[in-house]
Amino acid sequence: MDLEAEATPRIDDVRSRAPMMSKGALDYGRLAERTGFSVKLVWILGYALLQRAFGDPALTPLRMSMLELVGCNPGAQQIQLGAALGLSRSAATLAIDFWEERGCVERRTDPADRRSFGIFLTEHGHGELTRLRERVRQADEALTAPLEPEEVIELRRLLAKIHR
Amino acid sequence: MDLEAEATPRIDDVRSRAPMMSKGALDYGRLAERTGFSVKLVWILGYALLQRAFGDPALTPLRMSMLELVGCNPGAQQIQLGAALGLSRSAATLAIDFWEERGCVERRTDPADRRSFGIFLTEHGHGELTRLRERVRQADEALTAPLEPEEVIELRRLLAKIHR
DNA sequence: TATTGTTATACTCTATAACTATA
DNA sequence: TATAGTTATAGAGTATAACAATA
Repeated sequence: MDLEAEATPRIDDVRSRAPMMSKGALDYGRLAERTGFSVKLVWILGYALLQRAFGDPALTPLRMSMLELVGCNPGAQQIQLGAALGLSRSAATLAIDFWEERGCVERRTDPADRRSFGIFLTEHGHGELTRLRERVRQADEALTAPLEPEEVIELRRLLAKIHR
Repeated sequence: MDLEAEATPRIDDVRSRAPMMSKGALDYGRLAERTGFSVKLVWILGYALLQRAFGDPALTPLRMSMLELVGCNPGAQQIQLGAALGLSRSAATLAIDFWEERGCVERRTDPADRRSFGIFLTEHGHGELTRLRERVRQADEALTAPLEPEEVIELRRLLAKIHR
């Protein structure tokens, strides 16, 4: 298994992770006409590119999203962080645990409300976030590499128009 | 829990399933600039719309995709069907089991190679596929409802340019 | 009583590997 | 030996519910 991070992941390296409708011997029928199916295929490729860029199977897109959120929202409660990613409280707990075990975030008790913590990046966490952000940027660039620059902008606009 | 299928699912019915970057109190940082993150959010909405359109939690997008594939490729082997959806052999077995238990597909032994089956839709399966295809179409329409018709075409073109 | 977070538990989905039967 | 399919098993990830501490 290749645990080394690729400096520049390429979409062709991960094509095997998602089926390709054009290459297969099978007829995809109505699936080929569904936006949702295409979205799923692109998501699979994006996930695979991110995993390869990180070079660590434990470093999932969800966990990276949590680290980014903590970095941009120092002192936020777990429940807020989880909600922003569509997670249950217990799932948020585990995501924070993951980064705490790695020394990237810390829970600071809030004197005003001792039921909850504020979550903060450690110094090490700041460094990791900076390093991983670059990997994420590379993976995202690889995902949209088949598109012209103005097409990337248009794709993002259209996706955002759906999820807002 | 609402197990009844919605005749016309709407995206606003499932917004709670995916976080909304514009509404939240939190800063999404670089996440907001990543195509992959937007793809994920749209996929969550698409999944939720499909589940709601089906009205049956067991009827996952993957299982529906398998039924569509069987319908469009009568006699295909399990291994081919699985590969077309990026599944392992065991996962393909379970997906076919699901539809066989519901009386929608049947395994017919291939006289030429008795190691494998051809998978076929039953008469009941044909009816189910026709019925469910309409639900899928409605859910997909709901997902792209925020877009103009020409924008839907452009979105599909851009996604297909990535996954081919 | 309600809320934040943790823990216990169960469930789903998946892949790997061992197995059966064919080739 | 290799291949199609099945089964057993383990792992990851999730949610729900019960719990402890605090409000």
